[in-house]
Amino acid sequence: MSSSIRLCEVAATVCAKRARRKESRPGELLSAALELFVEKGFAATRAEEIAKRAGVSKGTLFLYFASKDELFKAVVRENISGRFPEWRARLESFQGSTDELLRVFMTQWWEHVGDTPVSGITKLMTSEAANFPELAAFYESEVIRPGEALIRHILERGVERGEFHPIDIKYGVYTVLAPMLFLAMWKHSFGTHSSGADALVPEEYLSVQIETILYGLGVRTTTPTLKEAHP
Amino acid sequence: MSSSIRLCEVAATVCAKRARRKESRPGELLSAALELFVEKGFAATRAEEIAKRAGVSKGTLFLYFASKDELFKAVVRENISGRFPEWRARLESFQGSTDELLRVFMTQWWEHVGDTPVSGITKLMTSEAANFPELAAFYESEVIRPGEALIRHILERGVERGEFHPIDIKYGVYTVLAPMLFLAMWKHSFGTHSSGADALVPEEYLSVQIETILYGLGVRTTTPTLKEAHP
DNA sequence: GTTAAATTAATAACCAATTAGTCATTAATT
DNA sequence: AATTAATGACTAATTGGTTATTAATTTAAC
Repeated sequence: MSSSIRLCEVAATVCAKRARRKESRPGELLSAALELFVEKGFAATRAEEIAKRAGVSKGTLFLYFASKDELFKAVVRENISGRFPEWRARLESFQGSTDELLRVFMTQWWEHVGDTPVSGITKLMTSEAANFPELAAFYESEVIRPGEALIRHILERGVERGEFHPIDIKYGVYTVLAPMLFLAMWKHSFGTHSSGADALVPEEYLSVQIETILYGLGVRTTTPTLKEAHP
Repeated sequence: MSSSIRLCEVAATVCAKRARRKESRPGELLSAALELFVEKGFAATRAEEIAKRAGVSKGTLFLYFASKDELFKAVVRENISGRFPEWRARLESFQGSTDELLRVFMTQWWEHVGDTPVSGITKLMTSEAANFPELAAFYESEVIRPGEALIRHILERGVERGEFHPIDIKYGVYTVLAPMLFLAMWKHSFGTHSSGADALVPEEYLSVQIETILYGLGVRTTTPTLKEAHP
């Protein structure tokens, strides 16, 4: 390092190397942890590296979070679980047709989750669930089940209002979930480097999937060819 | 261990602990490696554990495979790449309609890959691609591209024969690939423990997906509701 | 306003455990 | 006796978590 002088809380304020900033540390550690967990996965991310990126020593990290596991849970709560109440509220107050609701839901998921680092958590957890059973159980109850409930809510709304066929909700949920999970996985694995003419464009892929699902649900407002669902 | 006596090549033959069996070692190591890579992933699998499961010492493992990377590549060649020629041949000699070909393809994939430990390789590689770029490149050229070519072949056949709409092949490929990859991922992550009434039944999920895809492709022989595609 | 004592945020050296890969030695087999 | 398959002790590097020590702040005293 060329200099040990850093900018601190207030822009242009110079801080000592051992500045005491109890308030801002947790947030900075959480950000650094999200970044690194997404880049390298849970097991492969070193506690010391998270600390370094947050500008503190490893000891300080364990001062604010009891263990690597607890740090991860905090990242999930901060970025996913904690936002479910708002998402659910927005869903329940939606006024339009249910096919439009499904479009909005999946598009918004892409904009606010899929296309942000947060989708890395989805990928990471799916990847490492088998190696970290306790974290997997936590994630299943705090994220997967509430998430499935959101999708189920949409499908039931559509069926109740006579907009969708009276489908088997269970497979309906997976049919909606699968393209989203696939996209998150793909983006953070092989999607990273491949970027030719044959590379997958998420927005287009998603839009094709949405219209295909809706067509299968009995909604006949658009043509669901695999070519171009949106004109 | 209660005894150091083991059964060897010929059933009921008792072997010395340091038996020399140059011919059968590679195959046994490959089997053990497949099992463990699938159980725990690439990074988390210890070379010594593979050796132990194959009934040899760690030194012996590195006698037959230059490194953990090479061992993994050998596992992929043995179980996937090496089988592509046969799969492609079967595909090209298929005589029936193309919608039936797609059904056969996806069903056979489930029976011979998805529902076997081999799907664990698919999951593992998607999970760890970012951490092992060289292995990812290997897998991409030896598995992903040939696999996509197989799917493309089917779709082009359907379009050429006038059985499918003249779709955008690129998204057609992903639309077929996504449900298969999702199933492999799910099965080896959260699908492992969840087993209630709401658990995903792969065969049913896949059959719903197949009919939905075909419906989107313009095939009108079955009703593509999400409920029950097969009677 | 100044200074000294008390408090606590932050650090870095340390520990115990782990592991890919090596190599001198051992023992089947020829 | 010569060959070579198999071994296991060893190395060098790594890492989650701990703790004694250091230094920034706060409080209290004057």
